[in-house]
Amino acid sequence: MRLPRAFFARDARLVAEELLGMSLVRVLPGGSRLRGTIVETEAYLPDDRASHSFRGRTARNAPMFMRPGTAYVYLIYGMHTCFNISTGTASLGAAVLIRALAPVEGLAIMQNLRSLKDLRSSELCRGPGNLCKAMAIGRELSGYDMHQRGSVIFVARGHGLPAQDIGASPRIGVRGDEAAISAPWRYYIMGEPSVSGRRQSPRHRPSMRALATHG
DNA sequence: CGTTGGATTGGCT
DNA sequence: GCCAATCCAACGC
Repeated sequence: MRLPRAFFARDARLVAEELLGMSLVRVLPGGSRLRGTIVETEAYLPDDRASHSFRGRTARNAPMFMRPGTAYVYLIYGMHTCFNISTGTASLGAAVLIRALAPVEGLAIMQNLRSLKDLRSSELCRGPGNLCKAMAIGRELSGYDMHQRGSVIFVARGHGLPAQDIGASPRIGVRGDEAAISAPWRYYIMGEPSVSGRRQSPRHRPSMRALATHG
């Protein structure tokens, strides 16, 4: 069932990690439901040079400063949108970016929303921009309180995850100072095919000959 | 008011 | 690996 607002009223890093395995639900205007398991997140904190909130509240990032559980959706590179959920105390300026989902419900609709091409299910919500497209999340939802009655987008409880299934790394695509770039505030479920990030270029296992030669 | 560059993606070399 | 696409908020003047 829907997570309580208190879940989001905590440190963004804790929220980001605990969101793994939870379920993001989107109710479309026609009533259709889309659902996916959250498999990759990133935390953005106050005093974090990679965060939109770093230079204070503006018209765009205002949802980051609203009560926990507020959606913050913004346009990136003029063509994609990213979906975040505000966390911590209101006015703090923190949020968790949802980077990828493992699709669970409404796959055919997601497929239509993504493109005419036939995508594998693990590709439907892989990456923050793709996820927004597949889940019909646009900027009109920025500032939306996910805990309001009849909310059309919310997070539902999932099953817990063994700690050894959770990976952490620096955040993807961030610029700024060394601290922001190296902070390991990206969390993901290890081995999940929907997790984003450039795939490692094909690497060949050492040949049997190499193993025999070099031990 | 003009400029700049981005929490990305997919296609091509 | 490299790079263009395409919009607009943020910021400087």
